[in-house]
Amino acid sequence: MTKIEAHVLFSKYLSNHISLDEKHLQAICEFYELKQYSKKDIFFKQGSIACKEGFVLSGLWKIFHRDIKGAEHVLYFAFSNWWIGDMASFSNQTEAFFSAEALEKTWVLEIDKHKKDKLLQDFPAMERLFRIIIEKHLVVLQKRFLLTISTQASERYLELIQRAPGIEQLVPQHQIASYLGILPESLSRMKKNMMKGIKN
Amino acid sequence: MTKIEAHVLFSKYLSNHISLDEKHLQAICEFYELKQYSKKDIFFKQGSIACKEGFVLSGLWKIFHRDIKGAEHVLYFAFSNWWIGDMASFSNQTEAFFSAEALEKTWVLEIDKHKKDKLLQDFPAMERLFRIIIEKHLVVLQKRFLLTISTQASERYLELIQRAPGIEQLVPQHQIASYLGILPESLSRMKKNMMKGIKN
DNA sequence: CGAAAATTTGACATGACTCAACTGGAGTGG
DNA sequence: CCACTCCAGTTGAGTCATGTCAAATTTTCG
Repeated sequence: MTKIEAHVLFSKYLSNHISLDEKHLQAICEFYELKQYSKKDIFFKQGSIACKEGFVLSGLWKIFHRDIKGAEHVLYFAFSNWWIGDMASFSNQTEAFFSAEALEKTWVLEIDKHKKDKLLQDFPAMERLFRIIIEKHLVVLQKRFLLTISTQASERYLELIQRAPGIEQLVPQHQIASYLGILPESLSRMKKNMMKGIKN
Repeated sequence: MTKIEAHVLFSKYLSNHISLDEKHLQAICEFYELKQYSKKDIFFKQGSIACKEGFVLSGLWKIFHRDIKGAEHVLYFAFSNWWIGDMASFSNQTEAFFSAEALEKTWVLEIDKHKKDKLLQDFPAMERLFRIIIEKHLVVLQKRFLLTISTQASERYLELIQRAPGIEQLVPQHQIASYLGILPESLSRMKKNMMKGIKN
């Protein structure tokens, strides 16, 4: 992917949220650095300080937390047009609660803390953009949380494969289980039971 | 509560997040209207459009969603210095997914959509403030979500009463159960079991 | 006081976890 | 090309947490 292509994608995304003229778009893009990552690369790591945040152009990331017992819990999968970051860590330069790991080859536009501060300073309109983006993230998580406490895993599974078709081909099943908040064994059994229901 | 007292509390809160001079603080406060609500009053209602959002000065609210079966699911309790709002509904003037109901007499500084737009226009610095506030909300919810999918109800219960001591006196137990994502019967039994553990 | 709501309890069903064993495929090195 | 390992996925048996439904009890509040 070329820098030009990346900027086109990013500009398109930005324009969906706030109106900016071509010149501003270009200037904003310049704050971001285009980078490619390979499968298993880490973008930020739980326990360290997240010094950058990124916008996914292509590929796929998982954002997860590892608990005391060593179990992984997937907060979300970041497809293209989503952000990868640990906000608390990035904003306050504190220890990250989450890690981000690439699940396949992926292109990212990234920015470090220092440049982001500069970006917000130079383009106050970006404050508005990020407010809107974070609002969107929060709304999505609120609904996901509600779904999680109000339904059982099978419903959440159906919701997921409907909302993100093809995810089963991209993400190993044990990570989907983690996203759903259950164990791999449980997901395996659940799928078998659902099959039984369909056949009859 | 007088308008002056309310503005002092709100100004204190604002100053914790961004630096503003006395004059600006005063101007911002003027956008908000001080109102008192009684127990069971509704601030916004699921299915309607949330035309306002509020900052809680005193008292307590619950923000909840009622599912298709009629069961209530508490998203969060809003104590003083928290916000009550359905962001998706307020920002995009769409149907609210949540309702907000007062659990006791409460004072609120509230603002309607039109005034909020004006506020952000007149004081672009507020964009930054709201970005920071929403970030905080999101971080809190991310951790709560993680806790919910990674632990059982008894751990979440202990976490809650430790983080919000006295909540048991303020909120009926079945609503605490709803917040924890379990049924009232389960919480009742759980507490009994925990007592057994402590006695021996 | 009396009605309504909240809480507790009982008996039972079920979803999800635990631990262990097994299967099957994807590499890897001889 | 085979033997080997590693990892994901499946399966089984048993347990535990939580849900379900119904009834009894306590508390709240008009």
